[in-house]
Amino acid sequence: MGLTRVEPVNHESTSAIIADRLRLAIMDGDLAPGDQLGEADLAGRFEVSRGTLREAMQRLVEEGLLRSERYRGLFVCELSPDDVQDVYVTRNAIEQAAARLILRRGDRAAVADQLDAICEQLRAAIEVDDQPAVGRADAAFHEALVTASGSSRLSRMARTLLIETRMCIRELSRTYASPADRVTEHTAIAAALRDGTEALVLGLIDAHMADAVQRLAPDRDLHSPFTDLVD
Amino acid sequence: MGLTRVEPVNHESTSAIIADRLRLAIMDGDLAPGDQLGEADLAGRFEVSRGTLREAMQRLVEEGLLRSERYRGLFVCELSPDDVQDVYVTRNAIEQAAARLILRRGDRAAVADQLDAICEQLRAAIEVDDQPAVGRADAAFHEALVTASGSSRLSRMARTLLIETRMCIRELSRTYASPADRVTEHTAIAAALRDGTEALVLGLIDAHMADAVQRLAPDRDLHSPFTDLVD
DNA sequence: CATCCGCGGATTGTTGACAATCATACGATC
DNA sequence: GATCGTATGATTGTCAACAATCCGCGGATG
Repeated sequence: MGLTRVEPVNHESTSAIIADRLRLAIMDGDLAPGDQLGEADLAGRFEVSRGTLREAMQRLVEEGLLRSERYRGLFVCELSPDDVQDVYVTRNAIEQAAARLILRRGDRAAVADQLDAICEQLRAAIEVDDQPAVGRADAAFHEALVTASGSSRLSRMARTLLIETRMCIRELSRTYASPADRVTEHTAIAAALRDGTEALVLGLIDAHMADAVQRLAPDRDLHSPFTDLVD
Repeated sequence: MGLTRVEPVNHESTSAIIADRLRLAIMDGDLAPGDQLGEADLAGRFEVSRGTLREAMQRLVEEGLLRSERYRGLFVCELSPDDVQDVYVTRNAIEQAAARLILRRGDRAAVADQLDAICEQLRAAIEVDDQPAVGRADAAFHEALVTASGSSRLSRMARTLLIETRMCIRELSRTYASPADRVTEHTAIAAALRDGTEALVLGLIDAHMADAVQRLAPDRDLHSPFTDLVD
């Protein structure tokens, strides 16, 4: 039989699809931190039953994007300054690990090419001041980096963390003081992945994350204790 | 009002409880890789409705412990050699990050004391050759390490990874050639956390993970490419 | 006026029934 | 004898109704 590609057709479950939509809504800010997710309303919008919707929502609870209060409802998690710090500490761990994998077992040039292309999209979006596109390009860069590592577990974790990142940025509506820095920080990482030392790559990623914490939670930094500020 | 502790009583959702039970069952091998989770049967055992059980199962799907085939059922994920490698690569990233946090912002002595206590339990379990207790102590060590970092995100990720670790070990039923090594590897990490350099701590964790991959998937190592072995 | 009590509406949690699909066994056909 | 088509039972996916709980409001009470 001359079938070019014979793979099992894996029809995604409905709850998985709804979960994806919900993630998107949270990432885009259509569902803001603190918002309640009314079951009847949402089920109506998605045209599924409440049962199916609840299955999808439980996935996001597990992921840490939603919080559940019994008999009261499900809410989009709010991110404290501690959470902001934690998100970036964790991203630092995940993306450094991904970078190490690429350096040791990946096609560095191919990855760098791909990341450079995304940097170009990022530059273009900044040039016309299209903030949503800027955010998407930024997220795409980091997602591509982790995906290129080939680790499904790192990728899955990174997906959640990137959503939380967008939530932080949106809630605090703080962005780079000089947008040009945003491009150079990313191109530097891409360049180092192409032909830099491991120490350089890891240092640039660390600095990138530290920068973000500095912008989003100025009273702490990436490596400071969680909370010993007096209230 | 003289209430000593007034905290919101947060009744855990039923699906969260069932999800925990399922995780335990997978970790203990009561649900083995490849096993199908019949809904009617399980719902009966837990004395909940199928709907509630399905919500719990969707959580584990999100976590990557279960795999779903539409109209066919949910199955415990099987771990390929690539997965074994990926689990340990990811654990390496998570636990190294946790260790760095402890070194930079934690009470090193307190953490080391706690880990030493677990090492003692580990030693005792090995002495009487109680394999389940050995496994529990091993998992407890790494869970305590990550918990001590204070990062809720690292902790959540580690929980899943430790379950997958037990699955690997059980499925391959391979353990340490010399059980004594198992204790010394852990005590060495605890000691380094007490008063060693960061490089030493990270190196020991890396070696610990590399050792595990060596035992469980001898044809690869922690830093080798995923798969360029011919079939 | 502040507090407590209880009622009604609204929302969530749970359940059992129904529809869609799959797996298996059996017989027909070449 | 192997393959195809079909009927049958079992399992999953979906839904709508019922029970349990929460929230807000009005009224009673001190």
